[in-house]
Amino acid sequence: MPKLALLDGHSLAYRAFYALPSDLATPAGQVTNAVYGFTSMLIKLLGDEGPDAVAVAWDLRGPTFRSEKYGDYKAQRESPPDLFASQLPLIREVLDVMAISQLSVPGFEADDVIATLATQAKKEGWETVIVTGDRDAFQLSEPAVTVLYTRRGISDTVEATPQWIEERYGVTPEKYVEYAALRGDTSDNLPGVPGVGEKTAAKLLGNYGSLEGIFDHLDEQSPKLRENLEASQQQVMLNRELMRLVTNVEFPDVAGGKVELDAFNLRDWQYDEVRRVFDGLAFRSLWDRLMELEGAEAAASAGETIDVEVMSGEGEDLTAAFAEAQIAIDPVWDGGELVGVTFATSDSTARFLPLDVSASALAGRTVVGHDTKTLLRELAAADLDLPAVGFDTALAAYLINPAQRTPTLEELAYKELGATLEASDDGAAEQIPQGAFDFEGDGVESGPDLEASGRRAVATARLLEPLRQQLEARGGTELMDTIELPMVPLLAQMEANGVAVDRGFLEDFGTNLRRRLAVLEDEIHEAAGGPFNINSTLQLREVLFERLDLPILKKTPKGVPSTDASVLQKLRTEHAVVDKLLEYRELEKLRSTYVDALIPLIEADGRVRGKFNQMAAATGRLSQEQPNLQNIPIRSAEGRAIRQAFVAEEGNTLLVADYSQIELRILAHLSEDPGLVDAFAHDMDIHTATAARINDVAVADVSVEQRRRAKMVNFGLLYGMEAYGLAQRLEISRDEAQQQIDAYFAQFEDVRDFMKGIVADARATGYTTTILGRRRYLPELASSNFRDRQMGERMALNAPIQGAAADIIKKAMVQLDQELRSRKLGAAMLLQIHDELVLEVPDAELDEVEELTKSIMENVIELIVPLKVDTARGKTLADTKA
DNA sequence: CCTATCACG
DNA sequence: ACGTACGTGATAGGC
Repeated sequence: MPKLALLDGHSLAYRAFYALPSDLATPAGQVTNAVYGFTSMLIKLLGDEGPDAVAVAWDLRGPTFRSEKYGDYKAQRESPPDLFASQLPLIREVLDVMAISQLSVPGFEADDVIATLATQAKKEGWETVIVTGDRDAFQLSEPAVTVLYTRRGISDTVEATPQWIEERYGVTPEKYVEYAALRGDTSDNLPGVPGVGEKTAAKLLGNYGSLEGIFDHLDEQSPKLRENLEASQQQVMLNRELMRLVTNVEFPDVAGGKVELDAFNLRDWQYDEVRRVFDGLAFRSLWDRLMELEGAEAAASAGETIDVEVMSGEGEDLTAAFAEAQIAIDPVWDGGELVGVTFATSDSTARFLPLDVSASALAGRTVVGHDTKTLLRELAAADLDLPAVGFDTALAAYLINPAQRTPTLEELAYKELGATLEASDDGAAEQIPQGAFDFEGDGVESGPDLEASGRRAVATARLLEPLRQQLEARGGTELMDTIELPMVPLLAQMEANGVAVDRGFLEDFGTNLRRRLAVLEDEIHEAAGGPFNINSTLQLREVLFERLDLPILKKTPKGVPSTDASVLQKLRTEHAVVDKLLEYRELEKLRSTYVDALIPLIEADGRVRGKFNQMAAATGRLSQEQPNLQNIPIRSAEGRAIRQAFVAEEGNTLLVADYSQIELRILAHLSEDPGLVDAFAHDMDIHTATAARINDVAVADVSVEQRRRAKMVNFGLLYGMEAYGLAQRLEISRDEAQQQIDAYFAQFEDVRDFMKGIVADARATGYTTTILGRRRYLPELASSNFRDRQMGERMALNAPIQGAAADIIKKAMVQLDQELRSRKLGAAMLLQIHDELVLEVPDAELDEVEELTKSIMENVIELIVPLKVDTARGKTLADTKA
């Protein structure tokens, strides 16, 4: 269904004008707060809603049918301040260059134009979004017509769905006009019934259905109300007439008076035109947002280009050229294969070296690049010596703001340098002999775009200083130099290492799963009274809640009944099919994700090689993909069996070393709470110790249930839990959950104070910081939306703890890597699973490596509580549980 | 491409 | 009145 967005120009501009400070101005002194706010909202709308067509409706000066009928209509309104009026032409200019249609019809208001178009759109099968700060539009709300109402300012919008309107005002959208007629509207100078406010208006309409109904039953009202209603009857009827939006406005400029909605379709606009207007308004950040919306490709066609000359460095003595300590590089790929590296040797020249030559040029050197791990992984796979990484522009952008999607080099170049990586169309490019390098060895002039690579290398070199400065300003230099950069070659090596997989085991396991799944499937179909796709939540929902009539215990965010495991767990006693469903789900997950998806990823040498993402998690953690081996099942016995498939190669053993309760230990360190610190100092079971304290019993007397609850409280703490959440998870009442939390904080007062402090600090500074200086910015804390703000507070609680744990294990990995190398040990790190390392160790080295790993991990940082690491060995991952 | 679900720490 | 524990990635279904 195509989507149409309709904006009420004046209403939104006005909101923006009053919401934003009037010192927002161009260097020339033109105030731009309304233009800025309006444009910002427009860009947000384009991004959030992705409309196919957009139109902006404007009120016109002069009489409307409303002022003709009622001389006092909007009569009290003062003319808008000059500062506002002077910005309207600018808004129109912005819309013009963005090729967005603008409409106005003499005698009607923008609302009427919008109502007309929304009505037409509905008839023609469009979905419509109306954006306005005027509540009159609520009467248009229905399933296919969403009203985005800006409550305060410009960013705090609410989707005024029919349901929301009914909940908020107590009347349906159809009745909204009559409701408003009773209540009156001061901004339009339409008086309502004295003594009738929102509540009474809604109640009257609820009781009598319409204004006519109300005035037919005046005798049922109290004397006072009756008198007021009687006196206002004429006004109220007039109000209704004036407030009802016109849905059949004729457009005088259009033949037949009716517009084609397709005429509002978004069109390509001229980048340089838009850029000129945005620059004139000093809208740098809005331009960036617009570019982000349009994608990097679009960004590349604006701004300055980087001219570069690429030469072959082959046979040259490059010592002089490489005299700089760090060389900016860009890998050159051809059909997915690394064929060489381009080195930036000045601000406008680059040299290309084919792989065999560049490999030796890189060895022992320190390189600088954008996302250098990709290149290093390739070198590691070829068993070449890896260069050190002196700086990485992608990594820098991540540390500067870990919450953002990591920018591409194109985006960074544009943002930081105002430059694009597109070829310039004047001369320079032409001089470079494309395909001058003989890749095929047969003189065929074809191959990768070396000039493009040269531009990337040069752009990277130019980005160094600005990004270094930004990183330094945010206190991230040390974290970068001592942890993140040394991690790059290590992760590249780990990716190249991969993990050995027992394909035969997986295939047998899969066969077994399929057999059991087939049986379960038949049984489930039988119990359900017919076949259906069990993997379809839609179909399963129908079976469970309609055919079998089981109670609905929970709904998904979209409001439909949930069938997730927590629901099924509670429905087990209701119907025999539920147990089978639970088992089916478990086995099906194993089959699809951990057997069938994994087998094709096994490479010729029997290993799978996932990719670590160093720039994905906002907290500083690593993630892994294709495959993600950080979520191999372990909690259930059935799932844990999969771990037998991950094995050590002949003559080696897998070594697992995991931090015990690292996040709670970090909480103990940060809060300095004597209760927590003491428990860890004595190496107690932390959940039992917590339970003993909050229940005021001896450690030996803690019951299983008490420990279970204390464990949930301990974990919940790290996440900013509330009573509701704890109650859900423990399946106890909210009150009981609240008691647990109260009892905890009564015992661990410093934890409570720490948590309060961390949120207050984050609110004051806008970010959180880990022990090792990793920052996470939390704009959510300043949101005008309550829900977002609460989310921000929970993130503020969790980020310094989860982030510190991430810092600590990364630091340990770097140290361990160095030590393994300097001792020339053959042990190889394979996986990092947040608080755990997996190594593949030659049997002869096992004792030494186990000792070394444990010692480095435990001593990598000094906290006020000890860090504890448990280790285990096994021939398969399934055997490595101590 | 989004949603629901579920695997992990 | 609202929503409700942090951080990830993968699969399947369905528009």
